Amino acid sequence: MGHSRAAKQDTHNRIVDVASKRLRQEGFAGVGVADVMHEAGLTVGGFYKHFASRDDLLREALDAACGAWRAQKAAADAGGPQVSYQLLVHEYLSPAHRDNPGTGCPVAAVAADVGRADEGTRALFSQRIDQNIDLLASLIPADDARTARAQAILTYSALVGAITISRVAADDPLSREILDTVRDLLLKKD
Amino acid sequence: MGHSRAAKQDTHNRIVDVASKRLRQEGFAGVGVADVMHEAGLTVGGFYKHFASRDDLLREALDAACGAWRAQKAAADAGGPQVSYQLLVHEYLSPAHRDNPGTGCPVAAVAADVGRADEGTRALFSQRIDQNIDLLASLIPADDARTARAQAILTYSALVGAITISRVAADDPLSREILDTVRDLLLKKD
DNA sequence: ATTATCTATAGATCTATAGATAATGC
DNA sequence: ATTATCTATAGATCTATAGATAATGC
Repeated sequence: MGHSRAAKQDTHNRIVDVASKRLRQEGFAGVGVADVMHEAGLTVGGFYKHFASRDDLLREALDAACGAWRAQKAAADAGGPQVSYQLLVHEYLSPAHRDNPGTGCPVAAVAADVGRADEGTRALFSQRIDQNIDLLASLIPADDARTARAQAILTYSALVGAITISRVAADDPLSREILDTVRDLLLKKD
Repeated sequence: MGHSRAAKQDTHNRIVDVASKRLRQEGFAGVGVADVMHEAGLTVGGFYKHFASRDDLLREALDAACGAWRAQKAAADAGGPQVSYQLLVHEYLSPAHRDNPGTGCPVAAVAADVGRADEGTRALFSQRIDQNIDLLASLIPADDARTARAQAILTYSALVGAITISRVAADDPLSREILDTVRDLLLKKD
């Protein structure tokens, strides 16, 4: 009960963060208004003072998930430790990333769901994917920009496909084989 | 009204086929018991004489989707026109496949959903994926079996990732760029 | 006075079940 | 007599809204 001044923004961010995590853990269908509010320490009623609809929350949560991934790289790329192609591929295809989708790449987690979403959501997500490909291309040494971009597109596709499949295989040794094999081929060949 | 002898099996297959298509078009969450029965020309009530539960239908529909894809290749591989690595990659990364998920590869359509399913469903789907990798490996010319399998894993990951992302991008030119680029790199290099 | 959040609930949707209906097969 | 399918509905779940409550800010 009770409320506060502009601490509403904190509450708003907390709701979006919870939804962003659940979105990647459970998919679009796993994001229930009541569940998200409860996990954020709130009750259902207040939800619609923050969002016009459940779809509105999904859009914000999806964008937040994309932003978090890019910010993580932008920060490391700016002041923090240098991001390298090797490090990025290594971390993306790690068991840690496979086992923690809630804080991982949203493309791997919900791309299929987004493919079925409205055009606005798809357009937003397409931009994020394009930006990620650009980022990858900038890390790849190549004769010209066109070759780097082509290689980035192949790498990005392989990363997303490999971790998606490795999550299905879960406890099966196949899961680790996929991660290790794709990592080795992406790092040792080109 | 009405019924029949072992025409029940026809009805059963029809329900599974509809579910198998909707599964790939709309994801797990898009498969409603009433919707599927209606699309099969039936009503809700009869459903539970065919399946113990909605989950039971999902398992059968998923397996049917996997079987259809393999049968398509086994048939072509046996009597029909020879399946080649080139043809397979070309068709998998075609706009036709991108735009018709309902009759396409179930891995690209619902792998993320399966990753969140119960262990039995995941184990079944893992086997299908392993079989598909074996099939791909058998089509790849390589010095030894180990190299062929590794290359098959990379190719399979890239195929699944590329078509998943291309479905998000939809009308954007990026969609076609991804399909064409990954196809060219998979076919011209290795 | 305003407003952020809460309690309570309406309305829609979905899975699953109960009982009726009508065609098959002994 | 059996059974495949249908109509009808119970019970659960989920989005969204209405009205109450209590803390902020003029």
